[in-house]
Amino acid sequence: HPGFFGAGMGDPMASSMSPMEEDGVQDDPKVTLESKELWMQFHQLGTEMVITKSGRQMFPQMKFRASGLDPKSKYILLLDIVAADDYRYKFHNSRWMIAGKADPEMPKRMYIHPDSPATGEQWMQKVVSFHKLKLTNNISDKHGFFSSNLSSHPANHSQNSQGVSITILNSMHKYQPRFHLVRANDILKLPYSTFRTYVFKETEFIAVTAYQNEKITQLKIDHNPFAKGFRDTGAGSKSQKKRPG
Amino acid sequence: HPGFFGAGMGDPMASSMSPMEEDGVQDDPKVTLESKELWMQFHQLGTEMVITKSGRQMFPQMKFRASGLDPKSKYILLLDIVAADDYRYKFHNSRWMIAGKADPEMPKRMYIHPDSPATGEQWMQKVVSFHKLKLTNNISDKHGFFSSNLSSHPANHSQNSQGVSITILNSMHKYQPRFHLVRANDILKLPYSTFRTYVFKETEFIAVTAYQNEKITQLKIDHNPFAKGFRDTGAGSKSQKKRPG
DNA sequence: ATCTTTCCCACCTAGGTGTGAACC
DNA sequence: ATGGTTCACACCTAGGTGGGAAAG
Repeated sequence: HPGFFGAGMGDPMASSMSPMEEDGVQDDPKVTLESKELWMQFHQLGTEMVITKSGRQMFPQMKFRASGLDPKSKYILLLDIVAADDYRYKFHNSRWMIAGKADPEMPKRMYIHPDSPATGEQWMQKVVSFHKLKLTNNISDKHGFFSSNLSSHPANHSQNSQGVSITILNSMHKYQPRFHLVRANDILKLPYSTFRTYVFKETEFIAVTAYQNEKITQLKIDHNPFAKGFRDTGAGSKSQKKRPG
Repeated sequence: HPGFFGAGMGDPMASSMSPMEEDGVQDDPKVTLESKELWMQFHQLGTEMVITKSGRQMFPQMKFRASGLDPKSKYILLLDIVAADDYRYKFHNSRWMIAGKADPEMPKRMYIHPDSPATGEQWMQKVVSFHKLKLTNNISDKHGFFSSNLSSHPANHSQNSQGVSITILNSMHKYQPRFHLVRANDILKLPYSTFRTYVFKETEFIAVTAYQNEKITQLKIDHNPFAKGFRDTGAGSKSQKKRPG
C-alpha cells in the first residue's frame, strides 16, 4: 500500500507538481494540522478510533489550516483514509501486536469538503474541518461517494451539503488519513486535476469496535466534550456520578 | 411591489420562459408545497413568523417537491422573501389592521439551496427544504448573500454548506416567500439564466417580534416539535407543566 | 397608558460519548 | 475459554420553542 511514508508533515508528496501549473497561476500551499499537541498525545499511546454500525465520528477531529493558496483561484479540498500497512492487529499484554495478514479492504472513498469548490481566500480564512465524516464497519452502507482512485465519473455520485458521509474500515487494522488539495473550478474536472496530498503521521490510528487501551479511553474522556459525563474531576461537581466504587 | 399575485400556485410566473430553451433541453417543472394543509390552517388565521435578533427559523417550514425536471440537467434552487404590499400593520381588536405606509425594506437576498447545483434527478428524489433560513430584524447582520436583483456578482458573496443564512425583515410588515428554479451548471452563470418563480399564497405571513394572535401561537405549539413543552394534552403526560391555572 | 422589543428561561428535539452486559 | 461485536442506556453538547418579566 504505502507511498505516503516519508512525506514530510505538511509538505506535499513528491508526486505532486511544482507550484508553476499549466494555467500559469502560482501558489505554494502550506497545510497544518489543528490540535497537533492533542494528536501527538494520542499518537504516543497508539491512537484508536471506534467504528460502529451506524457510523462514528473521529476524535480528535480532522481539522486543518491552509495558507499560501492563490486567493482568487478555486480549490477543492478532500480527505480520505487508506490502509497504513498489510497487517491485522490484536491488543495483547497492553501492547498492539501483529496478528496476521490484513483482511481485504473495501473500496475507499474520497470525502469532498462540503464547502468545495471555494476560493483560496475563503479556505484560508477559516479552519477546514472534516469532523462530519463517520467511520463504520458496516459493509452494507449506502452513503457511497466516488472512489479514491477516481476511476469512476464523479457525476455518478453525490454527497449532500450537510457533509454526511461514511467510510468503511476493518476493525483491528491500521489506517492513515490523507488530506488533498486540488486547484479546480469544477468538481467535474477533479479526475483530471493535479492533487497535492498531505499526510500527518500523528493522525494514524487503529480501528476498533471497543477501546483496547484504557489510556486512550481516558484521553478521549478528558478532551471530548461529548464524553464529559464520564469525567471524574472538575466539570461534573454536582454528584459523584454512577461510576462504581 | 407585487407581480407575484395572480401567479397560479405551483405554476411558473408568466415572466418565465417556455419549456424550450436555447440549449435545446426540454423540461416542464411542477413544484408543490409540502404540508399544504398545515400552511392553509395558518393562512386562514393570518400567519405570523417571529423574528429575533439572532435569527429565527420559520414554522411551518419551507419545503417543496419538484417534478418534471430534466433528469440529467443541473438545476439551482433558491428561495427569497419579498414585501407583500406597501403597508405596515397592527393587531387591534383581534384583527390585523393597516397602520400606515411601509417602512423602507432592507435589500433582499437570495437563499441558494445548499445542495445546488444538482441534477434534476437528484432534486426530484427528495423533498427540498429551506428550513435553515432564518429571519431577523437585526440590521447589522453579517450573514449576507447576493441580492435578489442579482445586480452584484455572486462571487463576491458566499454561503457555507451548512446552509446557515439570515434574511432581514421589518416587524409588523407582510411578506411573501418565493421559490425559484434555474437550469444552470454553474452558480457563476446564475445572473444570466432564466428563472422560473413559484409563489404559494398560503405561505404569506406577517413578521412579528412577539405573537399577536393567540390562535397562531396555539397552532405553532400544537405542530412544532420544539414547542412540545408548551402542550397541555397528550405528549407531556408526566406532569401538569408550569402553566398557571 | 399602550404597544413593541429584548432578554433569560424551562422545556423540548437531535445527536455525539463511553459503559457494561449480552451476544457470537 | 477467549476475544471481538452489538445494543440499550445515562449523560452530555448544541440548538430550536414560546413564556413572561423587563425595558424601550
